[in-house]
Amino acid sequence: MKERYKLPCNIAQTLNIVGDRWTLLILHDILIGHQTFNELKKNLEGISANLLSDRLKHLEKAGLVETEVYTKHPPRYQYKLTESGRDLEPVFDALLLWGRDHLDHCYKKMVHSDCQHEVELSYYCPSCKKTVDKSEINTISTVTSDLYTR
Amino acid sequence: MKERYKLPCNIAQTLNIVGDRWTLLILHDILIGHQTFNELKKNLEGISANLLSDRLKHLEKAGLVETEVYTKHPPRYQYKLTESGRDLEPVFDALLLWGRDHLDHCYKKMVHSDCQHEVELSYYCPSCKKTVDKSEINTISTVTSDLYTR
DNA sequence: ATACTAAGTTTAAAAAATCAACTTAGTTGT
DNA sequence: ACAACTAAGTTGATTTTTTAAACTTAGTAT
Repeated sequence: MKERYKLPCNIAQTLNIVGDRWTLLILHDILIGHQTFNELKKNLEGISANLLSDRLKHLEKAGLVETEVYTKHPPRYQYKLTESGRDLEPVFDALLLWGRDHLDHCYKKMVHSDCQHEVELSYYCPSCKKTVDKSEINTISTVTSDLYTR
Repeated sequence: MKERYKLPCNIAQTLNIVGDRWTLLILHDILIGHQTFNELKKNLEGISANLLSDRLKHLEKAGLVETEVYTKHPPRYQYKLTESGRDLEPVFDALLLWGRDHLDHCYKKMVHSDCQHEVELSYYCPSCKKTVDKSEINTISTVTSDLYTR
């Protein structure tokens, strides 16, 4: 896959890696435990084999997925997320929670196991060791020379 | 746009609304203040006019974007996010932070304005009024009849 | 009256995704 | 030993999306 978006923007560049059709769903399905090719194909109803194959190769190259032999004879592989793949979890959760709040039909929700109340996403400052409100956060450019960096 | 993914999954259904190419970038660009058609077109380098037009129509139908007249004579409109559009902010932030941690070149970061340290995403239980670790969260199906709901 | 701008639309071409059939290597049942 | 089966893809044709470039329309500025 070539670089689709050329924007100097974390979001655009991240979407160059995980923004293609089916890609996030494949990663999420691996995360929740579907690990072989046919298991993924079966669970991602509607995906075609060649697309799944292409995506897995691309994601392996990009370092988000790795393959592991789980039986020799016959040689069989399973797909697993690398650490950077697993680090997409907040992305999945943010999408899941948006769906919980705004879809006509919600399939899943996330609750605090202690009290069974629904949780939200928030921001945390590891230095101050506390939750901070979005209004206390500055989103700043790391590129000093470029005023238009996003 | 027809429903692309048929999976009973919040993430898939959310991506049916915002997962098309350019869509999240358009929403993000509106969020950060680019509001007219040409402003969006200029800032989303590489997008074609017809695609931007199609996406804006679709997002308006889906209730994430609304238009507002800002001058009559000549009639000029600006695009704004609705509340459900603004609620995508955690999605943008999760993507931004993944990029901060994993892209070769990071353009942006988020810092706590008090201490200038980088913030992270975390989970918050509004009932217990505290941050909860992911390990204390259950992701549960809201569809009692379907064991395979995601 | 002519040029310019905003906000698109139209059409053709290129790229990506879907669909269905085929391949290959190993395994199991008879 | 041979046929049927399974996992994990690959190949090629068709359809859908996206891109690219030119065109439109209404109002403004010179």
